[in-house]
Amino acid sequence: MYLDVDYKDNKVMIKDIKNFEPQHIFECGQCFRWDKEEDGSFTGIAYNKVVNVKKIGADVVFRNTAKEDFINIWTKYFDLGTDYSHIKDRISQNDKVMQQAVAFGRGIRILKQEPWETLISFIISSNNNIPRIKRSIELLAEGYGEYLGEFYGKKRYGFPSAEILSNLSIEELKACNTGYRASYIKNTASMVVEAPTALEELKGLEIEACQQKLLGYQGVGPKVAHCILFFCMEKMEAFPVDIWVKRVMEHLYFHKEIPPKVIQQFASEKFGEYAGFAQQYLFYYARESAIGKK
DNA sequence: CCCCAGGCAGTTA
DNA sequence: TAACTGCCTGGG
Repeated sequence: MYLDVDYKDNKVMIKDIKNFEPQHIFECGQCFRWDKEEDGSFTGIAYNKVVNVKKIGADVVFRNTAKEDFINIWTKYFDLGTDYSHIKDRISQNDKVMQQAVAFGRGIRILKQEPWETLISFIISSNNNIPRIKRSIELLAEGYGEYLGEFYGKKRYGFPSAEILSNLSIEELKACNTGYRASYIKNTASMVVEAPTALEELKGLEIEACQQKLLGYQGVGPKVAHCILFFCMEKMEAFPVDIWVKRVMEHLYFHKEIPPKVIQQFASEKFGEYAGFAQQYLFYYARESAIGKK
């Protein structure tokens, strides 16, 4: 993928970028630490760094970052080496439903997120809604994450380490609005502290083995495991079936109720190595247009 | 007031 | 292994 990148002082611009719409990327449900600013840009935190993204015409500007970090961190994080036109063509071949979903979320990119933060974030996501998930994670970061300075008039904090979370009491975790998931967070944090490299090493496993390991962390079931596989373990064939994807696929493909496992099997056969991308376009399309919502 | 939200763990049969 | 049930909590 050729990119026309221009590095300036603490600012990076990519000219005439394809398949990159901040709104789609940050509001398609994959991430919880990106927020819209009043000027329409988005500020996010990853790798204990604060970065701001704004689309200006056909160009995209990354602020608060310079060449070194951009090359070492953000190029991969924003998946800039992947050809999304190719992916979209493949999954929407002979599929009118997917053509619509892809047109709707045309600027989606799957962020390559950090395993530890993703693990905890998606444990928090279970039986929860997005504003509450974001609020919980924010409270954890404000209370126990590294202070990263002020940006856009707001104090910013990194995501707290496994060591720190494992040492919190259940009460302290519950004070971050995590509810009954507090014990899952504490247990999982302790497991990660016990075997610090185990989580990162899961990337090297095949998807089934990787999933089995993830299910070993408390609070991780089939759906959460697939989110983790897709968002930070580079298993792009993963296909999380949540309530929205279940609804939209029943509504648009099956026209009747179907068990999640059957939906997953169907998606795996239909979309193969790109199943996760298909899921993300469908999820965003379904949520934003409330498709299948009774 | 009830219902639901990007499910999971624990218990039964 | 499938079916059930309880669960923090805030908004509709």
